[in-house]
Amino acid sequence: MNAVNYELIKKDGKARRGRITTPHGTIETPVFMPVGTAATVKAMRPEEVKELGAEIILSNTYHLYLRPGHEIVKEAGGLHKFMNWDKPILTDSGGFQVFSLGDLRTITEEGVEFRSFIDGSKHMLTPEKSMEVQNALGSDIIMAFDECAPYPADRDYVKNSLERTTRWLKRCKEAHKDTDKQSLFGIMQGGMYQDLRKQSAEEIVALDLPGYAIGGLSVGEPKDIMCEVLDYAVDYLPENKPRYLMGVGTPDYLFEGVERGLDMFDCVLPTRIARNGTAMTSAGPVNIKNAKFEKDFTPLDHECDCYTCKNYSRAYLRHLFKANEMMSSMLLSNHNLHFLVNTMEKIRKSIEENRFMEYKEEFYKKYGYL
RNA sequence: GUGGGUGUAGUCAAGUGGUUAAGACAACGGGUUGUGGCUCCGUCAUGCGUGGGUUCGAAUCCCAUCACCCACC
Repeated sequence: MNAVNYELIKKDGKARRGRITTPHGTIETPVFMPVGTAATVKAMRPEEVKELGAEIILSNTYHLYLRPGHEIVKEAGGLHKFMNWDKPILTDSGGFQVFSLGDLRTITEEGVEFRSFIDGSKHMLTPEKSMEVQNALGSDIIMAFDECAPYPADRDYVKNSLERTTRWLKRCKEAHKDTDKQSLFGIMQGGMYQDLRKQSAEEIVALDLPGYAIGGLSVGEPKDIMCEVLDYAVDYLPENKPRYLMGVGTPDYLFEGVERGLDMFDCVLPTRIARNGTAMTSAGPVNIKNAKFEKDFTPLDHECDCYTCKNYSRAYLRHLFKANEMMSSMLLSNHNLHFLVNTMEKIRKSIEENRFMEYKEEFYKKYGYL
C-alpha cells in the first residue's frame, strides 16, 4: 500500500471525479491546489486557506532548501507543523526552478549546479538531494526531480531532456525511502511532440508510481497547442492513478484539463495576480486598479460568497490597492483562491451529475471566453 | 511701499542660446500560469506664469506685467 492512493469514483466523458487519500487526509478530485512556495500561501493564514475549502497546498523544495534550510524545517517537526497546516502538502522537486532560473545554472547528468538567487552561493541539486530535502520536509506527495524543457525547443533537446528525466526518476525512486509516509509522483515530459510524450509516458509508467504529472506545459505555448498535447498525452497515463497537470491555473485551462481527464492542478496565478490588483470573477477578470471602480460600492463578484465579497466593496479594494495596504493582497488572494477552489467544487458536482460540458459552456459564457 | 528670490506636467524637479524639454512620484492602461514578482511593461508638457522684444534659433538673454515667498519699512 502506498502512502497516497487514488480512487476513481465516476466519469463524465473523459472528466473524472475521484478521491485521493494521503496520511494527512483525503482530497476530492479534480482539485485545485494553492501554491505556498516558501511555506506560506502568500498573504493568507492557513486557517483562511482551509476555510475557503482548499484540501491540499503546494510548497517548494528549492526555496525551502535555500531558506530556511530543510534541516531546520525537519527540526521544527516537519513542514506541516512548521507552517501550521495539517492537511496534505505536495512539494515540487525544484525541477521547475532549474527551468525558470535559467541563467544561473548548469545541467549535467549528475544533476543541476546553480547559484542561489538569495546570496549567489553555489549549490548542487540532484535527484537524490531532492528526495532528501522532500523527505526532511515531510510532504505527503513528493515530485520527481525533472528537467522542464522550454518552449519552443527542438526535438533533440526535448528528447534528451525527457530521457534524462526518466533516468533521474529512476534515481528518485531508488533514493525515496519513506514510501509509507510519502508518495513519489513521476513527471512526463516530451514537449509538444506526440511520439516523445508517448515515449516519456511509457518510460515513467513502467516504474509503477502512485501518481503521474504532466510537466513541460504552460511554459508559454499557445492554448490550442497545449490542448492538442493534452488530447493525446493524458491517454498515455494509467486510469487508476491520479493525473496532475503542473502549473495550470487560469479558469479556462482548468476546464480544458478536467475535460481531458486531469485530476490535479496548481498555479501561482490566483495569488500572484491578487497581489498585483486583479481578481478572477464569474464575469471574467476584474482589474481593481481601474478608475471606473472608484465609486463602485458593489462586491467584487455578485455570485461569490467568500469573505471578501461578503464584506467589502470594489471601491474599498481599489482604495486599499492604491494606498499600498497589505489588506489588498490578503482580501484579493482570499477571493481568487476561493474562486478557483469553488469553481472546482462546482466542476466535481457537474461530473457527478453528468453535465460537465454544460457547466463548462455556462461558465465560459459568463467569464467571457465565448 | 522698498530690496531680494522663485515661477518648467497633479507634485518634486533637471535643463543657464542649438536636434522631437531629463528623471522621480502620482495618474491612466496592460501583463503575470510546477512564485527570483507589494512586481514588470507601456502612456502621460506642440510647451517652460503672462505679453512683448533680441536672435538664423529662446525654458534659457532683454523689457513689461502677474503670482507666490523672504527681508526691511
